[in-house]
Amino acid sequence: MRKPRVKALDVARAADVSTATVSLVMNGKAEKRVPLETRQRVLKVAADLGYTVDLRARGLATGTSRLIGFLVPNSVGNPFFGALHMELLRELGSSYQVLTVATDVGEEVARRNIEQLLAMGIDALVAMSVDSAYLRPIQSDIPMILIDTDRFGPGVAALNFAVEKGARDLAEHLVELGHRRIIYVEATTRSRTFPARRNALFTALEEAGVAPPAVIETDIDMLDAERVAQPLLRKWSNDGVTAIICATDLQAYGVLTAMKSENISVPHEMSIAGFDDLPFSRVVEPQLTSVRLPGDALARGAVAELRGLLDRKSARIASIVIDVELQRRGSTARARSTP
Amino acid sequence: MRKPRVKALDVARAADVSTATVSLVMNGKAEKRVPLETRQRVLKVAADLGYTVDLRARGLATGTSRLIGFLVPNSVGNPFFGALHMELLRELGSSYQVLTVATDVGEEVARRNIEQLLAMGIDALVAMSVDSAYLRPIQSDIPMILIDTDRFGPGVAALNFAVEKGARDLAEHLVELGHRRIIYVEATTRSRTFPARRNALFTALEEAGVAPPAVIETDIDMLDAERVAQPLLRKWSNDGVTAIICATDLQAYGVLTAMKSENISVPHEMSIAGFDDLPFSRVVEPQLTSVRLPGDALARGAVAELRGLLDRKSARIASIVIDVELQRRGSTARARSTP
DNA sequence: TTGTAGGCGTTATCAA
DNA sequence: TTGATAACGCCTACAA
Repeated sequence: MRKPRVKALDVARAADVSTATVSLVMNGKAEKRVPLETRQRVLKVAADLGYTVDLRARGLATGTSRLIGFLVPNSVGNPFFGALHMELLRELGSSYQVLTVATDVGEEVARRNIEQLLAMGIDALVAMSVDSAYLRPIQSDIPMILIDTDRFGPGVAALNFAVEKGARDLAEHLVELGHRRIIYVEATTRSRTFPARRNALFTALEEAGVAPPAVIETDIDMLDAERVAQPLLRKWSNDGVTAIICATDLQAYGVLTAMKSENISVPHEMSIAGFDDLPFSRVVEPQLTSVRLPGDALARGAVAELRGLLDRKSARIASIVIDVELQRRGSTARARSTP
Repeated sequence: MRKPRVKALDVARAADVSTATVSLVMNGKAEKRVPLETRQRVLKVAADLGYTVDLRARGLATGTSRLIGFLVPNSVGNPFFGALHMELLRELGSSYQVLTVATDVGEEVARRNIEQLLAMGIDALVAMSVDSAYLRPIQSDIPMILIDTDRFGPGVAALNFAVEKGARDLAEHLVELGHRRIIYVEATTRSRTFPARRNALFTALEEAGVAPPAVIETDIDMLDAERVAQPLLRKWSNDGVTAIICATDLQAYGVLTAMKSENISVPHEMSIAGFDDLPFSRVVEPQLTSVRLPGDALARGAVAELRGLLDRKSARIASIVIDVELQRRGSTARARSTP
């Protein structure tokens, strides 16, 4: 029972011109071709009738869609997703629309979702934390912006935080403070950044002669981290563990909460540190030492890259690494002496 | 230089059938019409050629788009946006896609953005914290789900938190604790919920014989709230203010941080409370008294409503209010005696 | 059981 | 300067 949209033909009839003229006028391509008087008449009639161009039909006819596909993993807790999404929406504004698809990781689903995006005729694809294995086989040469994903091929831009550097800095920081027994709280989420964080950290520790940390895994979620860590903390402390490193700040907040309820004093009995440096890291007590990943820089970079690929359609070689910086705060201090 | 997509005609030729058959098979409508052997041949050829249906063309032909428009204000800091977005994406899965548009508030932009959405042929519209003045004139009878927006007309569902009740509970809580001089930290964001929170709160206070709080305004952002509140806190305390109520928890965290740097002890010198009850409210010290707004319930409700309107196209009368609950915690206590 | 052909709303190419 | 008309790729009566 849907009201029939008013279409170009309706306007054409009412204005006593052809649809071709309507099209010209509506697209501002009538400057030197249609006399002012006619143009104004068409515009007036269009406004009166409430005519707007059907974007699907236009897309079909022009082969372009003014649509950007935005592919994100179906996992909560990525603190940069929001910032990037907003930046995309804000920056592209009314020139492009953003079609977001959250995909489950997994051969089947990921492939289907990507195909749907392509079938909508997207002009470019922005993908975040999606395994490049799913992206690589794409049979389309639209521009792609990859975030937290390995770059491949031309026409593809990749942006990543320099988490390896951050991890090394963090390792050195803790080693300097005398920490030798460390626990690593890994994230269950599968995305490029977490192995990168961990490997760089472990390598740096190893080079400093520190044994690789024991690893536990939790969701990127305060409550889950709290739940998982709580029953282990006392034992760790007794075993001489003096520091906990979390893959994300969110997990660190959870562990911190657990430490309080276990009466483990931070940083005296144990130090704790994280990655991301969310705003809350300056609010929790003690303030959290964390590797700052500047999300706004990432978002701006991604959008700039997208714009570049969209405008000049040339393939650019772009693999952008965004610098990070360790924020040393009260949650890390000299290790207590242990047996 | 875009590769030409393979289309139904290509498949038809390669499989030695007509495009009609291809269409039937690809849409699973060939069960009883096309013999198994032919069906399998078509599917195989389609797979080999990498054929996928062009969604724009299908949309044009069928008058449907399998696209849900998602309209949100261009302001950061809405803690429920993410949850709702994810719930939409997850729940609708591959049956619908979500087209998100962040709109600036303001006649012009809002109208254009909405028109773009409609011009894409969306099958339904989900709008969050958008002024109903922009929605009301929409010349389309697609289903609409309104969140934090006034309901109007049939075919429209509205979901709101019972913030008024929460505000009353909070007011009573503070009055019982003896607070008489209160500051209200309002949010700059224009959306239905904030006047609702404030009005209900002020009304309840007034009924209890408490003078209306003085009001300051900040962005929904920790740092901004901290920055704005900091220089005022000492004076407030001297003036006998014993409690601060914030429109959102995020602002409360900022104010709390400022209180610490001003050496104002919470809750002894001043109490503080917020709305939302984000997870962090149990992490900050002292834990924050807050009106819990269950975002997941909102999201699930919205999606359920959407499903309902999408399936049976009948207009439903739906104005759903989601219950809220005051969480009393350590940040509020009996008011100190003041001159 | 399968194919033909008209239509969805635009744009773009030619003629006029 | 304007108007027919053929794409664009698909779906779906209606025929065969």
